[in-house]
Amino acid sequence: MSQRGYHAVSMRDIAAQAAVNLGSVTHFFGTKENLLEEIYERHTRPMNQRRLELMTEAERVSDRRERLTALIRAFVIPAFSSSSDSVGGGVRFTRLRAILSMEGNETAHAIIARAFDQTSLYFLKALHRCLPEASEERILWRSHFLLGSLYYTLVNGDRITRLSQGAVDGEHPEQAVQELVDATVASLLELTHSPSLSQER
Amino acid sequence: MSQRGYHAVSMRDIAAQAAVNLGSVTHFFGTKENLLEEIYERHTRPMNQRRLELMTEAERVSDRRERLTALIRAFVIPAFSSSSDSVGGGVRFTRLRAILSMEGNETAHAIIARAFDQTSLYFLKALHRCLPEASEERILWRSHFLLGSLYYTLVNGDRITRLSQGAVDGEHPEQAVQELVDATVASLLELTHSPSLSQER
DNA sequence: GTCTATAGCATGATAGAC
DNA sequence: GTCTATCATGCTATAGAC
Repeated sequence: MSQRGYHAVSMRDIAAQAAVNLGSVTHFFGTKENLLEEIYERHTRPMNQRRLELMTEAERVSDRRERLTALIRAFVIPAFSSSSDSVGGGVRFTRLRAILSMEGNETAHAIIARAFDQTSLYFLKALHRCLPEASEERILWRSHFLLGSLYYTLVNGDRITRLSQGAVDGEHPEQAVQELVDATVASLLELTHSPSLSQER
Repeated sequence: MSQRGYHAVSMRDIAAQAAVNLGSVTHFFGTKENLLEEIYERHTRPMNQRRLELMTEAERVSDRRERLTALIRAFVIPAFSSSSDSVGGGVRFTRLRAILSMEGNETAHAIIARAFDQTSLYFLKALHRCLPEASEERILWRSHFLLGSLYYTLVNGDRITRLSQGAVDGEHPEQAVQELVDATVASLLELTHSPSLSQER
């Protein structure tokens, strides 16, 4: 399911993948929506906790640019961590979230709004503490773009490889994180530069 | 289909929406994949053409920052245009592309690679002409993030509204375009600033 | 608790009347 | 060319043996 989303994957697929019978899956989880909810519950808590830990660490950094970088890394790293899935998110879970966010799944949307907005709001506040000159609205937009870029890259990294004719590996996690963080730091820092010029609206 | 993707929408749904019989749909388009291909063919050409027109116009701008802004607008505007769907893309078609890019649909991926890479490559070249100091790889990453942000915002604009507690309307197209363009200009321009500092890798 | 079997339904696609 | 009717298949979910 983490590869192809909710609608594209059947309970039979899941049962086969788990080398177990179809009846067992539905017996254990009840409905398919319930299974999805279970997956979310299992990953959401450690993921958000890891993000909060890293953000708290980051806020102790004194240099502003470095603090901003650390904050953004705190948001991105747990989504990309590939080690044990239970220890804070993991690529596969994030990819699932990416697909679900586009599929417009009702259950997923409800869970996302309930569970992730807390962490997102904390992230926004921390960014604003780091960039007090910038308006909260513009920070919101740019951190929103971070999430969109993260999701898109996680699912469509091959596009980078293709368009660079193989010169860049878009599926290489470390490089993706680095580019994502660099670009976001740049875009957020710009909010503090010459506001009279860049906010000509 | 432009609202919920490929898997979530049945041929029956499509037939009902078109106030026509199911048999007619399959008779006319053949398979469901063929219908998807037809939709793509119908929208891709005018969309890409409009982008190229706007990019050509943009390249005549003398001031670099303004030229960069115009280039990015040339890429973004046709994707957001809501007027007549046939005249260059349109929100609904872009939303469909966004969902399909995440669903990992085989047909869609093939068509995207075939039809859109040309325009994307032209866009990349134009950006590089505008920012000759920046490496093509980094321009590629940041324009890739632009596309991810665009897709995500188009489908999940409500997240902006929610996280701002209603202060910002994430579904307002003009504002979304403006923020998207501003953020991308900032992130791309940064590639030309103090390369010794920002490319410490 | 994990299996088989199957109910009950929705799907994509086809055949054939008109 | 657009309808009705239907086929074959895949789906979620349940019932019941063991």
